[in-house]
Amino acid sequence: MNYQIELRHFIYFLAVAEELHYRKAAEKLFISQPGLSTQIKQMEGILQTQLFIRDKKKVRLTPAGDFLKGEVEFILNHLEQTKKQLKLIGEGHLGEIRIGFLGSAMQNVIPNLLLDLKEKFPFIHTSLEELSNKAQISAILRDKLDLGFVRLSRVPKGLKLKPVFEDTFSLVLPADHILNEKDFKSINQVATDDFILFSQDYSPQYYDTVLSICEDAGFSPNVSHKSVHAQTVFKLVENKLGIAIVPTALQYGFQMKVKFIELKKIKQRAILSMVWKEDNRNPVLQNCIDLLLKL
Amino acid sequence: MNYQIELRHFIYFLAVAEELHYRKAAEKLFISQPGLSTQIKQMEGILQTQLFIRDKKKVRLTPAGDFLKGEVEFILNHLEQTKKQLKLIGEGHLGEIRIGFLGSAMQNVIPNLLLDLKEKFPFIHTSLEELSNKAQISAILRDKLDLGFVRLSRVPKGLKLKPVFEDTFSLVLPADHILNEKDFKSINQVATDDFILFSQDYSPQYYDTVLSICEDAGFSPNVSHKSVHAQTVFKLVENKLGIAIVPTALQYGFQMKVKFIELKKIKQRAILSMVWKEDNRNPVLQNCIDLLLKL
DNA sequence: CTATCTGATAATTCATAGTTATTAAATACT
DNA sequence: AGTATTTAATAACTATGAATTATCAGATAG
Repeated sequence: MNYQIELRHFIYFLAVAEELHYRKAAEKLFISQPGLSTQIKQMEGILQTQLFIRDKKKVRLTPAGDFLKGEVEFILNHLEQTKKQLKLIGEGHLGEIRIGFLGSAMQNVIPNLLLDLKEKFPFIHTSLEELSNKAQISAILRDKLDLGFVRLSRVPKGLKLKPVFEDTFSLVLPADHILNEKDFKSINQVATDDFILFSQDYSPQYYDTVLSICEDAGFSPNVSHKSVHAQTVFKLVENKLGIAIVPTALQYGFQMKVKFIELKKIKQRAILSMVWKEDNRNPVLQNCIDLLLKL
Repeated sequence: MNYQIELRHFIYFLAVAEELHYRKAAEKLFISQPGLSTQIKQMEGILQTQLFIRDKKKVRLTPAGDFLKGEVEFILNHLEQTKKQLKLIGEGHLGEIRIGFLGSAMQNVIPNLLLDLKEKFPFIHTSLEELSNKAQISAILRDKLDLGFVRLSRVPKGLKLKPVFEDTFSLVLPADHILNEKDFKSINQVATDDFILFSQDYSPQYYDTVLSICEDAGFSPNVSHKSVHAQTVFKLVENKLGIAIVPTALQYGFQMKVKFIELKKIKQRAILSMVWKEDNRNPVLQNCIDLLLKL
């Protein structure tokens, strides 16, 4: 009759929304299929909104259902985070902060941040995860991540973006490439080489910047390969499958038969920024941001 | 045993946290005091954290409880907001509709539709794209577009077609063409001129109709150029590369040295229809269709 | 045309939220 | 001090409704 929505409904709903299959979803939840059916139907009744379209043999989300899926993911993630923090507070610790970062941030900003954090707030737990720009933004919006380190110039509404590290770019060449640092004058000298770049969708900002560097030099690069990890890019260069242009900081931390030539003269810079949700409720976050801005 | 937190717990918790008095909180919730006591206790068990300090006669929040109070308020508010939005989406008052149109629809139907839509459903977002007939049909079938505006007499199965605007045709002549509106009697007078038409595959319906107009007049037109954009057609006419026959509405909105002679007597009409997928589940779509049919 | 999927329905069971009745402890008032 | 009145917690019970089993009807595949 006059039921109320419960978290149980959300968990059931999410399972169906993910599987788009009642029996499979029910199995995953360790309940019976009829039970799941009635609960979802009840949920639709409470919300007075149809969430799924079932035309025998196919289950799909309605636009409303699709919207709710995003919200439910957010609510459940937020709740999970709240539970963890609650327990830490109960135990006298302070909390946890979940940080995402691009692989290229591991060389400088992240280690410093972690050391400082550990020193100032010894009871703060940190969880670290290497993710693409896009994945970080999505995780932050869904409250799966508190702080991200990305290379982007714009972020969706509701998120804050603050540059924290500016780096020059460097040319990456096979160790035995004819061009040497002392002979180097301009990247025009490698205009005809094949280029290996980070995937456009891993970091569109980086991609555009590298193209603009080449454009400024008066040529359009021949992109032979795209990759996601610096490791892979360097390996490809080492094997003479092409050359690359990457943030200079990446030269540290890899053991490869490649040489770096820093492009000091060009105006473009690799900018690493931190992102977070403006209305994030994690009390640890503000401390973390303040700390970083002082670095 | 192995209970799960439910929203009920949060609502009960909040009542106690506000009243700091079990009996009063229970009254407010219309449940009995022992029931409330056990639920709160159960909650503390699930969260493995003490939330209240009860030293007989006084109830206080622990620091953890204080933190949780803020979070619960946030979650319940967010949930309330989500429920409201969900209902709006379900009713089609909130959401997005993706509209495709032929350039020639931009003069009349589209602006009116958009204005009306904005007025009636201010929270609906629209995405607009100028596309050929063919491209619109293909996009609608793939669910990349919700609504299209085309000049076609038939559409593939599963799509619905509804005429929304009927227009006469007009002859388009260079400004200094010998033929004037007052001397005009029949298009036979321009039977020997070269014709510029919209490409057959941009709008086969239009193409056939123009041919039939000429046929009815007893001649077969000399087609010198074909183009996709009205802009281009008019430019070609302006430069005396030929004359054209286009829907009359196109005479507005272009700054060209051409003159229009409306073909009032001929029976053919330029019919603009809207197309959509019969089983499209976007709730905004139906509202949009209803609105247009009333126009 | 049968076999095998799908989700929905109906009847039933069973867990548990919430009930009433009561208790123990703390304060307030003669 | 002794009684009255308050508090939340405990115990025994009830009744709501979540979840189960059994079954059905429609869709698809072989």
